[in-house]
Amino acid sequence: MDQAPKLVTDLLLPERGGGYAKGHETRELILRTALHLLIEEGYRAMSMRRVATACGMKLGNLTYHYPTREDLVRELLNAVISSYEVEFAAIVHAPGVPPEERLARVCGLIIDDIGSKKSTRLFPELWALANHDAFVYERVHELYDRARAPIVEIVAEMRPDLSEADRFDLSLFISASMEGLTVFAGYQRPYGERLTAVEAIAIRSFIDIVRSFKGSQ
Amino acid sequence: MDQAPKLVTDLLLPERGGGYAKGHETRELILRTALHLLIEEGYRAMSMRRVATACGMKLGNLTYHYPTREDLVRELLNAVISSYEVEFAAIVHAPGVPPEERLARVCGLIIDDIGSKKSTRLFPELWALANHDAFVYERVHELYDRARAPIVEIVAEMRPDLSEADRFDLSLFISASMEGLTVFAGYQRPYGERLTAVEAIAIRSFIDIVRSFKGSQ
DNA sequence: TCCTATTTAGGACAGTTGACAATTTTGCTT
DNA sequence: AAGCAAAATTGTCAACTGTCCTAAATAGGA
Repeated sequence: MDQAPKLVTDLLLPERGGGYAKGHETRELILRTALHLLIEEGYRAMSMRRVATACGMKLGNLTYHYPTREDLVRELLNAVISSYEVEFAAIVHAPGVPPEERLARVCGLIIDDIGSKKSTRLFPELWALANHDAFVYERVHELYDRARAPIVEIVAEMRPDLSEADRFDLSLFISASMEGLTVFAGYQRPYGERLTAVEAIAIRSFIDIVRSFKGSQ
Repeated sequence: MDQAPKLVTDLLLPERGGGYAKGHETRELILRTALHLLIEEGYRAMSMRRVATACGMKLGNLTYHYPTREDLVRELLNAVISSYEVEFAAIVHAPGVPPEERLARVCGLIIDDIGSKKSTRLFPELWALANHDAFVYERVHELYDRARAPIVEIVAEMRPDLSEADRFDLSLFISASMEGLTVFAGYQRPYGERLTAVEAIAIRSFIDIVRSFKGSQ
């Protein structure tokens, strides 16, 4: 009752040949519970024991499926990020729609997602983790590269006259601008109720700068 | 050798009447060491024992100055944030300079700071902490409110015709845009070398949107 | 000088953590 | 129904955490 409609499937976990169906269900429960704990109480609370207890299972069983905490974190990250990637892959195509409109739609989707509890809570945790964990760093920025790809494409369509570097910098600015809203206007952030208004400003601003930007040469 | 010129004094700790100068020095050493640990190895590494060891002192001495870990965290946050606030307070005034130029200068300073190792590493940690710690949340957003104040002022000067809400939303977009760069173009982030180029795009974009924005009515 | 702040040197406490091993129970297939 | 692999249980391990404590030594400032 406190959440906008889900934009992204929460988890997408890999098939693992050979096991029972029960095992797959258990692993899904584990990752879902771990994610819930991460979002609700932060990374520290996502200990092996708390995850196991919250799952209603014994610690030994958790370490049976995920022998180390690092395994759990890696699999969780893979599952979370895969679900985002599936989402972004679906956005790209909308034939016949002018690029400005497509840019507005893509940005609208991303900003709406930023306003969700899951994204508002999850990504700052990931940014902090990425500071000191190479695997998280790599995986997170891989995700952002994919999320930025549609923007790069649209910018290229709008400004074929620009160099690739200029187009990339524009896209980088656009995606960074949106992510920055997480901290201020995300779910239950101090100016969360301004998100819609700021979204309009952002999209207008993005279209303007792409249209009017004079190349760096 | 890997750091841009320091933009902000690292720490600003409160005077404590009655004590010796030695005690003050020790507390400064403690907070400085704790901050270093936080930046270099993250929040988990900032344990009482590790801070004490890194300071070359005994645990008992650390708990003498900061009885609980919460005390240490609070004082550290206060000291770090105070130093930023002092910095921002100095930026505001530049009489005779047109508002566009002042906006460009303020944003330039903020974005330069975002490119520093300290800010790139520290703020994502704080954002994550703020997710589940009311004190950190309050203190961090208090800082951002102060950092945004000069922007709000300049926007008001440029667009006195707009409503206060519109001006605030514009300022919010501007500050959020800049903070978002932390993740992508901060120190040792994947596109850190693009920060200067993106800074130019950002500033141009900010001036454009403030100039051209049509009120929400 | 004398009082107080600071520091060292220990230790102890209860609690948590990740990891592992031995064991039992369960579920699927033949 | 049997048998084997998967799944789950139980118990233990060393290491770490924050907090608290005492006793003694040292140093600063009035």
